[in-house]
Amino acid sequence: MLSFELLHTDAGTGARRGRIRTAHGDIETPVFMPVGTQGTVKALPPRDLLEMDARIILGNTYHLYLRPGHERIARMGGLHKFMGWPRAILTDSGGYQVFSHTDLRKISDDGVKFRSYIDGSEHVLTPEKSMEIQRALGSDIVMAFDECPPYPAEPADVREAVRRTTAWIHRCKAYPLQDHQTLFAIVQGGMDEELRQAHARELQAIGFRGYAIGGLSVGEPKPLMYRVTAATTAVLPHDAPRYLMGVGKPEDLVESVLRGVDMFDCVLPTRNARNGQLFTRKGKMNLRNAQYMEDTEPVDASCGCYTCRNFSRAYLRHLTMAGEILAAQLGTIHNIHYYLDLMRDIRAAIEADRFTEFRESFYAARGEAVPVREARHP
RNA sequence: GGAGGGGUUCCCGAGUGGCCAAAGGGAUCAGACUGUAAAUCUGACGGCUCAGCCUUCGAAGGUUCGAAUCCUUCCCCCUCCA
Repeated sequence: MLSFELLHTDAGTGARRGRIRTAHGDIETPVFMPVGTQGTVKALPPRDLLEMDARIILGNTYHLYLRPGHERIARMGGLHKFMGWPRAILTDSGGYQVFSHTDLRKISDDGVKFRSYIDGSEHVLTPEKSMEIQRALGSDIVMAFDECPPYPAEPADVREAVRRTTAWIHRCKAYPLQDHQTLFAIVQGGMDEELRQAHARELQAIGFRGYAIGGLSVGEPKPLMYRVTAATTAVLPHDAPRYLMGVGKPEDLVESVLRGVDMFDCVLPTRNARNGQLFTRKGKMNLRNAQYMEDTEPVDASCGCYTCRNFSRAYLRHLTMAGEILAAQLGTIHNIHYYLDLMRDIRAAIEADRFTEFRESFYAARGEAVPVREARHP
Protein backbone atom coordinates (compact mmCIF):
# COMPACT_ATOMS: atom_id res chain seq x y z
CA MET A 1 0.00 0.00 0.00
CA LEU A 2 1.32 3.36 -1.05
CA SER A 3 1.63 6.53 1.01
CA PHE A 4 2.14 10.12 0.03
CA GLU A 5 3.76 12.90 1.98
CA LEU A 6 3.53 16.52 0.88
CA LEU A 7 6.94 17.88 1.90
CA HIS A 8 6.76 21.47 0.78
CA THR A 9 4.72 23.87 -1.31
CA ASP A 10 6.47 26.61 -3.25
CA ALA A 11 5.79 29.93 -1.53
CA GLY A 12 5.13 31.83 -4.72
CA THR A 13 3.09 29.38 -6.75
CA GLY A 14 1.55 26.26 -5.27
CA ALA A 15 3.99 23.90 -6.96
CA ARG A 16 4.30 20.85 -4.71
CA ARG A 17 7.31 18.84 -3.52
CA GLY A 18 6.38 15.42 -2.19
CA ARG A 19 7.35 11.80 -1.68
CA ILE A 20 5.49 8.63 -2.55
CA ARG A 21 6.48 5.48 -0.69
CA THR A 22 5.85 2.14 -2.36
CA ALA A 23 6.83 -1.46 -1.75
CA HIS A 24 9.36 -0.97 -4.55
CA GLY A 25 11.00 2.19 -3.31
CA ASP A 26 10.39 5.89 -2.79
CA ILE A 27 9.44 8.31 -5.52
CA GLU A 28 10.34 11.98 -5.20
CA THR A 29 7.71 14.24 -6.72
CA PRO A 30 7.13 16.03 -8.98
CA VAL A 31 8.14 12.97 -11.00
CA PHE A 32 8.33 11.98 -14.63
CA MET A 33 7.63 8.31 -15.33
CA PRO A 34 9.14 6.85 -18.52
CA VAL A 35 6.66 4.79 -20.51
CA GLY A 36 7.37 1.09 -20.96
CA THR A 37 4.22 -0.13 -22.63
CA GLN A 38 5.19 -3.69 -23.45
CA GLY A 39 7.35 -4.39 -20.41
CA THR A 40 10.28 -2.35 -21.70
CA VAL A 41 11.12 1.30 -21.98
CA LYS A 42 11.86 1.04 -25.68
CA ALA A 43 15.58 0.90 -26.50
CA LEU A 44 16.75 0.86 -22.87
CA PRO A 45 17.69 -1.96 -20.52
CA PRO A 46 16.68 -1.35 -16.87
CA ARG A 47 20.38 -0.83 -16.10
CA ASP A 48 20.32 2.51 -17.95
CA LEU A 49 17.14 3.59 -16.17
CA LEU A 50 18.69 2.76 -12.80
CA GLU A 51 21.82 4.68 -13.75
CA MET A 52 19.66 7.72 -14.49
CA ASP A 53 17.85 7.10 -11.19
CA ALA A 54 14.38 6.60 -12.64
CA ARG A 55 12.19 5.54 -9.72
CA ILE A 56 9.04 4.43 -11.50
CA ILE A 57 8.06 3.42 -15.01
CA LEU A 58 4.81 2.54 -16.77
CA GLY A 59 3.49 -0.69 -18.15
CA ASN A 60 0.30 -1.21 -20.13
CA THR A 61 -2.57 -3.50 -19.25
CA TYR A 62 -3.93 -3.81 -22.76
CA HIS A 63 -0.66 -4.62 -24.48
CA LEU A 64 0.63 -7.03 -21.84
CA TYR A 65 -2.75 -8.78 -21.71
CA LEU A 66 -2.66 -9.38 -25.47
CA ARG A 67 1.00 -10.37 -25.39
CA PRO A 68 2.44 -12.28 -23.61
CA GLY A 69 -0.69 -12.50 -21.40
CA HIS A 70 -1.12 -11.41 -17.79
CA GLU A 71 -1.48 -14.94 -16.47
CA ARG A 72 1.82 -15.91 -18.02
CA ILE A 73 3.52 -12.88 -16.49
CA ALA A 74 2.02 -13.85 -13.12
CA ARG A 75 3.46 -17.36 -13.53
CA MET A 76 6.83 -15.79 -14.36
CA GLY A 77 6.74 -14.03 -11.01
CA GLY A 78 5.00 -10.77 -11.87
CA LEU A 79 5.99 -7.88 -14.10
CA HIS A 80 8.82 -6.57 -11.88
CA LYS A 81 10.63 -9.88 -11.97
CA PHE A 82 9.70 -10.68 -15.56
CA MET A 83 11.26 -7.49 -16.90
CA GLY A 84 14.05 -7.21 -14.38
CA TRP A 85 12.91 -3.90 -12.93
CA PRO A 86 13.26 -3.69 -9.14
CA ARG A 87 11.64 -0.30 -8.64
CA ALA A 88 8.05 0.89 -8.82
CA ILE A 89 5.70 0.28 -11.73
CA LEU A 90 2.46 2.00 -12.64
CA THR A 91 0.18 0.21 -15.05
CA ASP A 92 -2.27 2.02 -17.24
CA SER A 93 -5.69 0.41 -17.35
CA GLY A 94 -6.25 0.13 -21.09
CA GLY A 95 -8.55 3.14 -21.02
CA TYR A 96 -6.36 5.06 -23.39
CA GLN A 97 -6.44 2.25 -25.92
CA VAL A 98 -10.22 2.44 -25.82
CA PHE A 99 -9.86 6.09 -26.78
CA SER A 100 -7.22 5.72 -29.47
CA HIS A 101 -8.27 2.56 -31.32
CA THR A 102 -11.66 3.88 -32.38
CA ASP A 103 -12.01 1.49 -35.31
CA LEU A 104 -11.43 -1.63 -33.21
CA ARG A 105 -13.79 -1.08 -30.30
CA LYS A 106 -17.36 -1.06 -29.10
CA ILE A 107 -18.19 0.62 -25.83
CA SER A 108 -21.07 -0.34 -23.53
CA ASP A 109 -21.78 0.17 -19.84
CA ASP A 110 -20.35 -3.26 -19.14
CA GLY A 111 -17.03 -2.50 -20.76
CA VAL A 112 -15.32 -2.36 -24.13
CA LYS A 113 -15.25 -4.97 -26.82
CA PHE A 114 -11.95 -4.87 -28.68
CA ARG A 115 -10.45 -6.48 -31.69
CA SER A 116 -6.80 -7.33 -31.18
CA TYR A 117 -4.48 -5.44 -33.51
CA ILE A 118 -2.16 -8.44 -33.34
CA ASP A 119 -4.36 -11.23 -34.65
CA GLY A 120 -7.84 -9.74 -35.02
CA SER A 121 -9.30 -11.83 -32.20
CA GLU A 122 -12.09 -10.35 -30.11
CA HIS A 123 -11.61 -9.39 -26.45
CA VAL A 124 -13.67 -7.67 -23.80
CA LEU A 125 -12.09 -5.27 -21.36
CA THR A 126 -14.26 -4.47 -18.35
CA PRO A 127 -13.29 -2.70 -15.12
CA GLU A 128 -13.04 -6.12 -13.45
CA LYS A 129 -10.92 -7.51 -16.27
CA SER A 130 -8.58 -4.51 -16.15
CA MET A 131 -8.17 -5.00 -12.40
CA GLU A 132 -7.63 -8.75 -12.83
CA ILE A 133 -4.87 -8.05 -15.34
CA GLN A 134 -3.19 -5.35 -13.27
CA ARG A 135 -3.42 -7.53 -10.17
CA ALA A 136 -1.67 -10.31 -12.07
CA LEU A 137 1.00 -7.91 -13.33
CA GLY A 138 1.62 -6.80 -9.74
CA SER A 139 2.20 -3.13 -10.46
CA ASP A 140 2.48 -0.75 -7.51
CA ILE A 141 0.04 1.81 -8.86
CA VAL A 142 -3.06 0.51 -10.60
CA MET A 143 -5.03 2.87 -12.79
CA ALA A 144 -8.80 2.76 -12.87
CA PHE A 145 -10.46 1.76 -16.12
CA ASP A 146 -11.85 4.95 -17.61
CA GLU A 147 -13.34 6.34 -20.78
CA CYS A 148 -11.33 9.12 -22.36
CA PRO A 149 -13.43 11.24 -24.73
CA PRO A 150 -11.78 12.83 -27.76
CA TYR A 151 -11.39 16.55 -28.47
CA PRO A 152 -13.51 18.16 -29.62
CA ALA A 153 -16.49 16.19 -28.27
CA GLU A 154 -20.19 16.87 -27.81
CA PRO A 155 -21.05 17.96 -24.24
CA ALA A 156 -23.52 15.09 -23.98
CA ASP A 157 -20.80 12.60 -24.94
CA VAL A 158 -18.41 14.04 -22.37
CA ARG A 159 -21.07 13.81 -19.64
CA GLU A 160 -21.75 10.23 -20.69
CA ALA A 161 -18.04 9.42 -20.48
CA VAL A 162 -17.88 10.92 -16.99
CA ARG A 163 -20.93 8.97 -15.85
CA ARG A 164 -19.53 5.75 -17.24
CA THR A 165 -16.08 6.38 -15.82
CA THR A 166 -17.53 6.88 -12.35
CA ALA A 167 -19.55 3.70 -12.58
CA TRP A 168 -16.50 1.80 -13.79
CA ILE A 169 -14.31 3.25 -11.05
CA HIS A 170 -16.77 1.99 -8.42
CA ARG A 171 -16.37 -1.47 -9.85
CA CYS A 172 -12.57 -1.10 -9.93
CA LYS A 173 -12.54 -0.14 -6.26
CA ALA A 174 -14.64 -3.18 -5.36
CA TYR A 175 -12.08 -5.50 -6.97
CA PRO A 176 -9.49 -6.87 -4.53
CA LEU A 177 -5.86 -6.11 -5.43
CA GLN A 178 -2.61 -7.39 -3.98
CA ASP A 179 -1.58 -5.83 -0.64
CA HIS A 180 1.20 -3.73 -2.13
CA GLN A 181 -1.02 -2.31 -4.87
CA THR A 182 -2.86 1.02 -4.84
CA LEU A 183 -5.70 2.12 -7.10
CA PHE A 184 -5.72 5.64 -8.57
CA ALA A 185 -8.96 7.20 -9.79
CA ILE A 186 -9.13 9.21 -13.01
CA VAL A 187 -10.91 12.54 -13.39
CA GLN A 188 -12.57 13.07 -16.76
CA GLY A 189 -14.84 15.85 -18.00
CA GLY A 190 -13.34 17.02 -21.26
CA MET A 191 -12.65 20.75 -21.38
CA ASP A 192 -15.60 21.65 -19.14
CA GLU A 193 -14.09 23.04 -15.93
CA GLU A 194 -17.26 22.69 -13.88
CA LEU A 195 -17.79 19.12 -14.99
CA ARG A 196 -14.15 18.37 -14.17
CA GLN A 197 -14.51 19.79 -10.68
CA ALA A 198 -17.78 17.98 -10.08
CA HIS A 199 -16.19 14.71 -11.16
CA ALA A 200 -13.13 15.32 -8.99
CA ARG A 201 -15.38 15.88 -5.96
CA GLU A 202 -17.45 12.82 -6.78
CA LEU A 203 -14.33 10.65 -6.88
CA GLN A 204 -13.06 12.11 -3.60
CA ALA A 205 -16.32 11.17 -1.98
CA ILE A 206 -15.58 7.56 -2.92
CA GLY A 207 -12.05 8.03 -1.60
CA PHE A 208 -8.72 7.20 -3.28
CA ARG A 209 -5.04 7.49 -2.42
CA GLY A 210 -4.21 9.14 -5.72
CA TYR A 211 -6.03 11.03 -8.46
CA ALA A 212 -5.21 11.24 -12.12
CA ILE A 213 -6.33 13.81 -14.63
CA GLY A 214 -7.16 12.03 -17.85
CA GLY A 215 -8.40 13.13 -21.23
CA LEU A 216 -6.04 16.07 -21.67
CA SER A 217 -3.42 16.68 -24.33
CA VAL A 218 -5.70 15.14 -26.91
CA GLY A 219 -5.38 18.00 -29.39
CA GLU A 220 -6.82 20.95 -27.46
CA PRO A 221 -5.01 24.32 -27.41
CA LYS A 222 -2.37 24.67 -24.71
CA PRO A 223 -3.98 27.49 -22.71
CA LEU A 224 -7.14 25.40 -22.51
CA MET A 225 -5.25 22.36 -21.28
CA TYR A 226 -3.49 24.43 -18.62
CA ARG A 227 -6.74 26.05 -17.52
CA VAL A 228 -8.54 22.71 -17.17
CA THR A 229 -5.59 21.30 -15.25
CA ALA A 230 -5.62 24.25 -12.85
CA ALA A 231 -9.37 23.97 -12.36
CA THR A 232 -9.03 20.28 -11.52
CA THR A 233 -6.08 20.46 -9.13
CA ALA A 234 -7.87 23.30 -7.34
CA VAL A 235 -10.44 20.86 -5.98
CA LEU A 236 -8.26 17.78 -5.47
CA PRO A 237 -7.11 16.87 -1.94
CA HIS A 238 -3.69 18.12 -0.84
CA ASP A 239 -2.71 14.86 0.79
CA ALA A 240 -2.88 12.73 -2.36
CA PRO A 241 -0.69 12.75 -5.46
CA ARG A 242 -2.10 14.24 -8.67
CA TYR A 243 -1.10 12.55 -11.89
CA LEU A 244 -1.57 14.28 -15.25
CA MET A 245 -1.80 11.39 -17.68
CA GLY A 246 0.11 11.36 -20.95
CA VAL A 247 1.68 14.77 -20.54
CA GLY A 248 3.87 15.98 -22.03
CA LYS A 249 6.41 18.29 -23.54
CA PRO A 250 8.99 19.85 -21.20
CA GLU A 251 7.05 23.12 -21.08
CA ASP A 252 3.87 21.19 -20.25
CA LEU A 253 5.59 19.66 -17.24
CA VAL A 254 6.75 23.07 -15.98
CA GLU A 255 3.32 24.62 -16.53
CA SER A 256 1.50 21.73 -14.88
CA VAL A 257 3.77 21.59 -11.85
CA LEU A 258 2.99 25.27 -11.48
CA ARG A 259 -0.67 24.26 -11.37
CA GLY A 260 -0.17 21.64 -8.68
CA VAL A 261 0.54 18.39 -10.56
CA ASP A 262 2.89 15.79 -9.02
CA MET A 263 3.21 13.00 -11.57
CA PHE A 264 3.62 12.74 -15.34
CA ASP A 265 4.18 10.18 -18.04
CA CYS A 266 4.62 10.65 -21.77
CA VAL A 267 5.93 8.75 -24.76
CA LEU A 268 7.58 11.84 -26.24
CA PRO A 269 11.11 11.47 -24.87
CA THR A 270 11.30 7.84 -25.98
CA ARG A 271 9.38 8.05 -29.24
CA ASN A 272 10.98 11.26 -30.41
CA ALA A 273 14.43 9.89 -29.60
CA ARG A 274 13.73 6.98 -31.95
CA ASN A 275 12.65 9.51 -34.56
CA GLY A 276 15.82 11.58 -34.25
CA GLN A 277 14.50 14.43 -32.15
CA LEU A 278 16.27 15.27 -28.91
CA PHE A 279 15.33 17.65 -26.11
CA THR A 280 17.81 20.21 -24.81
CA ARG A 281 17.74 23.16 -22.48
CA LYS A 282 17.67 25.39 -25.52
CA GLY A 283 14.74 23.54 -27.08
CA LYS A 284 14.32 20.62 -29.44
CA MET A 285 17.00 19.43 -31.85
CA ASN A 286 16.35 17.34 -34.94
CA LEU A 287 19.48 15.26 -35.40
CA ARG A 288 18.73 14.70 -39.09
CA ASN A 289 19.27 18.36 -39.87
CA ALA A 290 22.24 18.94 -42.19
CA GLN A 291 23.64 21.60 -39.88
CA TYR A 292 24.91 18.90 -37.48
CA MET A 293 26.87 17.02 -40.14
CA GLU A 294 30.27 18.08 -38.77
CA ASP A 295 29.23 19.45 -35.39
CA THR A 296 31.71 18.24 -32.78
CA GLU A 297 29.68 19.53 -29.82
CA PRO A 298 27.62 17.22 -27.60
CA VAL A 299 23.84 17.46 -27.91
CA ASP A 300 23.67 19.57 -24.77
CA ALA A 301 26.93 20.76 -23.20
CA SER A 302 25.23 21.15 -19.83
CA CYS A 303 23.89 17.58 -19.84
CA GLY A 304 25.69 14.85 -17.88
CA CYS A 305 24.15 11.85 -19.61
CA TYR A 306 26.22 9.03 -21.11
CA THR A 307 25.40 10.21 -24.62
CA CYS A 308 26.43 13.82 -24.04
CA ARG A 309 29.58 12.82 -22.15
CA ASN A 310 30.83 10.63 -24.98
CA PHE A 311 29.45 11.51 -28.40
CA SER A 312 29.24 14.40 -30.83
CA ARG A 313 26.19 15.65 -32.66
CA ALA A 314 27.97 14.68 -35.88
CA TYR A 315 28.25 11.05 -34.75
CA LEU A 316 24.65 10.90 -33.49
CA ARG A 317 23.46 12.38 -36.76
CA HIS A 318 25.44 9.78 -38.65
CA LEU A 319 23.90 6.95 -36.61
CA THR A 320 20.44 8.46 -37.15
CA MET A 321 20.90 8.83 -40.92
CA ALA A 322 22.27 5.29 -41.12
CA GLY A 323 19.26 3.95 -39.21
CA GLU A 324 21.49 2.35 -36.60
CA ILE A 325 19.91 0.90 -33.45
CA LEU A 326 22.48 2.76 -31.38
CA ALA A 327 20.93 6.06 -32.49
CA ALA A 328 17.69 5.05 -30.78
CA GLN A 329 19.52 3.87 -27.68
CA LEU A 330 21.76 6.91 -27.24
CA GLY A 331 18.92 9.28 -28.11
CA THR A 332 16.58 7.66 -25.60
CA ILE A 333 19.24 7.77 -22.89
CA HIS A 334 19.64 11.47 -23.49
CA ASN A 335 15.93 12.32 -23.66
CA ILE A 336 15.00 10.36 -20.55
CA HIS A 337 17.98 11.84 -18.75
CA TYR A 338 16.86 15.30 -19.83
CA TYR A 339 13.34 14.73 -18.49
CA LEU A 340 14.57 13.32 -15.18
CA ASP A 341 17.05 16.19 -14.84
CA LEU A 342 14.30 18.67 -15.52
CA MET A 343 12.23 17.15 -12.72
CA ARG A 344 15.25 17.20 -10.36
CA ASP A 345 15.70 20.89 -11.09
CA ILE A 346 12.00 21.49 -10.54
CA ARG A 347 12.09 19.71 -7.18
CA ALA A 348 15.13 21.67 -6.04
CA ALA A 349 13.50 24.94 -7.09
CA ILE A 350 10.33 24.17 -5.14
CA GLU A 351 12.32 23.24 -2.03
CA ALA A 352 14.06 26.61 -2.23
CA ASP A 353 10.79 28.48 -2.87
CA ARG A 354 12.21 29.57 -6.20
CA PHE A 355 9.87 27.93 -8.67
CA THR A 356 8.84 31.23 -10.24
CA GLU A 357 12.50 32.06 -10.94
CA PHE A 358 13.10 28.55 -12.22
CA ARG A 359 10.20 28.88 -14.64
CA GLU A 360 11.52 32.17 -15.96
CA SER A 361 15.00 30.77 -16.51
CA PHE A 362 13.53 27.68 -18.19
CA TYR A 363 11.91 29.84 -20.88
CA ALA A 364 14.84 32.25 -21.04
CA ALA A 365 17.19 29.37 -21.92
CA ARG A 366 14.95 28.53 -24.88
CA GLY A 367 14.59 32.12 -25.95
CA GLU A 368 10.83 31.97 -25.37
CA ALA A 369 8.43 34.22 -23.50
CA VAL A 370 6.90 32.97 -20.25
CA PRO A 371 3.27 31.98 -20.98
CA VAL A 372 0.60 34.11 -19.40
CA ARG A 373 -1.02 32.34 -16.47
CA GLU A 374 -4.79 32.20 -16.10
CA ALA A 375 -6.46 33.64 -13.02
CA ARG A 376 -5.95 31.50 -9.90
CA HIS A 377 -8.69 29.12 -8.95
CA PRO A 378 -9.98 29.24 -5.37
C1' G B 1 34.75 -9.50 -87.02
C1' G B 2 29.31 -11.33 -86.40
C1' A B 3 24.45 -11.35 -83.64
C1' G B 4 21.57 -9.16 -80.00
C1' G B 5 20.36 -5.80 -75.88
C1' G B 6 20.81 -0.98 -73.86
C1' G B 7 21.97 4.53 -72.65
C1' U B 8 15.63 8.47 -68.80
C1' U B 9 15.65 13.96 -64.03
C1' C B 10 21.47 12.61 -57.65
C1' C B 11 21.02 6.71 -57.87
C1' C B 12 17.92 2.43 -59.35
C1' G B 13 14.01 2.17 -62.62
C1' A B 14 8.87 2.76 -65.44
C1' G B 15 7.44 5.19 -69.74
C1' U B 16 7.45 3.51 -76.70
C1' G B 17 3.63 10.13 -80.69
C1' G B 18 -0.11 14.56 -77.28
C1' C B 19 -3.23 13.33 -70.64
C1' C B 20 5.20 13.86 -69.51
C1' A B 21 9.06 18.17 -65.86
C1' A B 22 8.30 12.40 -66.93
C1' A B 23 5.27 6.39 -62.42
C1' G B 24 7.53 3.86 -58.35
C1' G B 25 11.58 3.09 -54.99
C1' G B 26 16.08 4.94 -52.84
C1' A B 27 19.09 8.95 -51.38
C1' U B 28 18.71 13.98 -49.85
C1' C B 29 16.18 18.34 -47.44
C1' A B 30 12.51 19.94 -43.94
C1' G B 31 8.44 19.21 -40.49
C1' A B 32 5.42 16.38 -37.04
C1' C B 33 5.08 13.07 -32.87
C1' U B 34 1.77 14.21 -25.63
C1' G B 35 -1.92 7.50 -20.35
C1' U B 36 3.10 3.95 -27.59
C1' A B 37 -0.62 -0.90 -33.25
C1' A B 38 5.16 4.41 -34.24
C1' A B 39 13.35 2.67 -35.07
C1' U B 40 6.90 6.01 -37.45
C1' C B 41 4.29 9.51 -40.41
C1' U B 42 3.86 13.99 -43.64
C1' G B 43 5.72 17.39 -47.20
C1' A B 44 9.55 19.04 -50.76
C1' C B 45 12.73 17.14 -54.31
C1' G B 46 15.29 20.65 -62.85
C1' G B 47 15.10 26.24 -63.03
C1' C B 48 12.46 30.88 -62.90
C1' U B 49 10.08 37.22 -62.59
C1' C B 50 6.01 30.27 -60.58
C1' A B 51 -2.34 29.68 -62.15
C1' G B 52 2.70 30.79 -66.69
C1' C B 53 7.34 30.25 -68.91
C1' C B 54 12.28 28.11 -69.80
C1' U B 55 15.66 23.83 -69.92
C1' U B 56 15.81 18.28 -69.59
C1' C B 57 15.18 11.64 -71.25
C1' G B 58 23.68 9.69 -74.63
C1' A B 59 25.00 13.56 -79.12
C1' A B 60 23.68 15.84 -83.68
C1' G B 61 20.22 16.15 -87.49
C1' G B 62 15.32 14.88 -89.44
C1' U B 63 9.78 13.44 -89.76
C1' U B 64 5.34 15.65 -87.37
C1' C B 65 0.65 20.66 -85.64
C1' G B 66 3.26 17.95 -81.56
C1' A B 67 8.99 13.53 -80.02
C1' A B 68 11.82 10.60 -73.99
C1' U B 69 8.76 7.84 -77.55
C1' C B 70 9.38 7.44 -85.07
C1' C B 71 13.80 7.93 -88.87
C1' U B 72 19.30 8.86 -90.01
C1' U B 73 24.28 9.27 -88.50
C1' C B 74 27.66 9.28 -84.52
C1' C B 75 29.51 8.17 -79.32
C1' C B 76 29.44 4.85 -75.20
C1' C B 77 28.01 0.29 -72.29
C1' C B 78 26.53 -4.99 -71.75
C1' U B 79 25.69 -10.26 -73.38
C1' C B 80 26.55 -14.22 -76.70
C1' C B 81 29.24 -16.29 -81.08
C1' A B 82 34.08 -16.19 -83.66
